[in-house]
Amino acid sequence: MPEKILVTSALPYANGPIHLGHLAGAYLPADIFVRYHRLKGSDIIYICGSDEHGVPIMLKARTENVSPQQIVDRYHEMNKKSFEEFGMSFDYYGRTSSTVHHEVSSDFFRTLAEKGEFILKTEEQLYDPKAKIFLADRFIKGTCPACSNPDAYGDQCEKCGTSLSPKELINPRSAITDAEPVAKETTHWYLPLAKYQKQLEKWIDAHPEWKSNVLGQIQSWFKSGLNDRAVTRDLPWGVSIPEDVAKKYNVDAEGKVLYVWFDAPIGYISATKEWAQAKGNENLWKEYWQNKDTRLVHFIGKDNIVFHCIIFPAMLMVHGNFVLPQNVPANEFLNLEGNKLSTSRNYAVWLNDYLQKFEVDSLRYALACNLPETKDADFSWKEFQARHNNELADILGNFINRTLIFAHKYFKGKVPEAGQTDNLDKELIDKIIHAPAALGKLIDNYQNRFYVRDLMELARFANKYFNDKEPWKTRNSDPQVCATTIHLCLQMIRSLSILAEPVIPNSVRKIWKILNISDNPNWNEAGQLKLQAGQQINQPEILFTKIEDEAIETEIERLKKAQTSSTSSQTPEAELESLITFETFKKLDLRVAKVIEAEAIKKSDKLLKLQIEIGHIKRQIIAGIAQHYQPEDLIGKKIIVVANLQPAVIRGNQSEGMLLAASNENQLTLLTVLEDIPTGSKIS
RNA sequence: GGCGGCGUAGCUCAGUUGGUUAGAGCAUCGGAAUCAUAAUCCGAGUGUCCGGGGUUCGAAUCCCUGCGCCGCUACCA
Repeated sequence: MPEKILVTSALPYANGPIHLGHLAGAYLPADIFVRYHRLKGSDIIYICGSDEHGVPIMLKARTENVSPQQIVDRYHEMNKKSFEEFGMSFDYYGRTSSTVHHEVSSDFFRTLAEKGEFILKTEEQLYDPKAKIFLADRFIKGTCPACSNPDAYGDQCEKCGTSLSPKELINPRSAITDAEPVAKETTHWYLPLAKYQKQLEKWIDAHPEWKSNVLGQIQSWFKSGLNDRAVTRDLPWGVSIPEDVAKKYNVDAEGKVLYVWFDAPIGYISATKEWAQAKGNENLWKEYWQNKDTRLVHFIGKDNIVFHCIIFPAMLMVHGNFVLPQNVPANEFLNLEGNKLSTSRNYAVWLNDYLQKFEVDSLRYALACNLPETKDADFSWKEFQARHNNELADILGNFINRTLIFAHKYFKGKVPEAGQTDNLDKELIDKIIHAPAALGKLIDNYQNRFYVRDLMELARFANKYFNDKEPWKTRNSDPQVCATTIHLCLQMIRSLSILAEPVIPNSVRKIWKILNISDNPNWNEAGQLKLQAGQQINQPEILFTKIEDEAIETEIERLKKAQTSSTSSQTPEAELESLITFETFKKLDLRVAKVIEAEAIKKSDKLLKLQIEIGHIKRQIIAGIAQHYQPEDLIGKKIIVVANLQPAVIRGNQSEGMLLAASNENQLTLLTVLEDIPTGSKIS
């Protein structure tokens, strides 16, 4: 019996569409792996689905004035469809709002509770008396103590990036009702992870073959020691805490749900269960999840490592009835044209948008060539175009085309009979024989870039073979040699088409139709010469038409615009402050000053300590500009300061004044004077 | 600040346990060929392997340190 393989890709969060970063991280690598194993005849299933709970979805629902269910319905359908078009071969694509998932995850919680694995903690949390719910950090709004943004969230100020706790906010208010939150006691279940650290370490130690970026992250967490983690939240959207469990703990379950990180990975299990139901075999899921020998593989992005390598495995261990992952080949991040992706700034290539403009296989191939397998990688449209034109079209496509055209022109569209083989023929045959094992090993080791590289190398060799054999000459001089050449080229096309299925499944099916071969081939048989002489071949079609510069330029322009317009359109506040009198303005003593010394303040990422000169006066000021200016670059610079600001002590440093700078979300630039003027000069 | 990953050709990236002259693709230049989507094939040049120390007969590779990028995490009026 073949080993059972259970593959999952991270459940995409259903509050937005899928972009290239997602595909490169968790989806394409998994799909290549799965398609390969299906061709091998492995007993494999591939499970995914939408992650539909949590605060961001609630917030989005609120800003659009619709229900959370409407939000997740929208993105679940959108992403499911995009994935299908992209050729993601999930056996099942579930969703965590399903009833099965609610049952499975609350059962999971119940089992852990009955085993006494949770601890309870009662703490004060902020509560919205008007909406009668507890408020997650993100649901508290207030004035940011750092930058005075009146709409900072309780976990972070989105304007200045400062991370906050709700208590730090000035004039806190509920994001839902604007009511002033009150502190109220609430009880939550915690998973004491420290208890399982030893067990987890032992398990991880048994997997030295995991990727180094993954192991590094895990070790980092182990080193600092695992903490108790709350598994429940006060939130009206999610999987409710089972009342029977709450009762045993003497806690009111009302308004409490499983924390999204707890229920989301269980989604893998519940989706598998739904898959089994759909297959008409209720218990089939157990053969994977509850079989000690199942090879469970989670494909994720690097942001998810801690959940899939520590927290979820801990949950599975504690539960006791499930297999642990055999590998978690997390990928790093994909950048775009040299910049970080940003969904909020719309700096991304959205899958649904791509699908309307280009071929699926082009993207699959281009991404596969440059997956962030060992470090962050960069996607550029120019490279995408080059991969498509130079490799898919010119090397692979053209080899197929020249062979098929030749066969039609001179062999009546039939596979010619092979005669005696010479050394070069033998070399080609040898490559065909050895390719499946070699390429398969790479996929099995999660080295997809090597796989596609070597695959294209094979097509390169095929072209060289064609060139060196010169069938257009032997056609007259030695027809038998010519027949052998074309015979072997056709065999090569067949092998290539099978070996390329994991990465370019659509194009490959076109080839199978042209060759009149089975659409259910076997990976290992790609190493055999199975085309029969005399077999009729259909008319070829161009598999990959070139992508013109214009199409690419449009996309590049779009991104450039997204990048610049987002900085200018989003940040400058439309609403200006209320009017002041000239007298008020005159109270500000603005001066030109010169930076004499500048140094970073230790243990701070943002602050610089500056010694400045205002005329003959020397002052020290603290400025939160370290992320935008190097201290040494400031020395000698003329800046503008508020000279009569009340002094303050910031992290133990006296600050006597404040420099002026213009800033928005991601930019900051110092104010200065256009022409040189002595320091101390007044600004009015 | 702590921890982890990374830094190699103009660009995108390989370099397995230290071992000849550090590689591939693209781009550039030259040539061959004309079956084919002006496609293919052959040849050529290019490097402070981020900087600085150290271990070693020998370092891109191991150790220390500095710098830079990315992520997690902490601190932060």
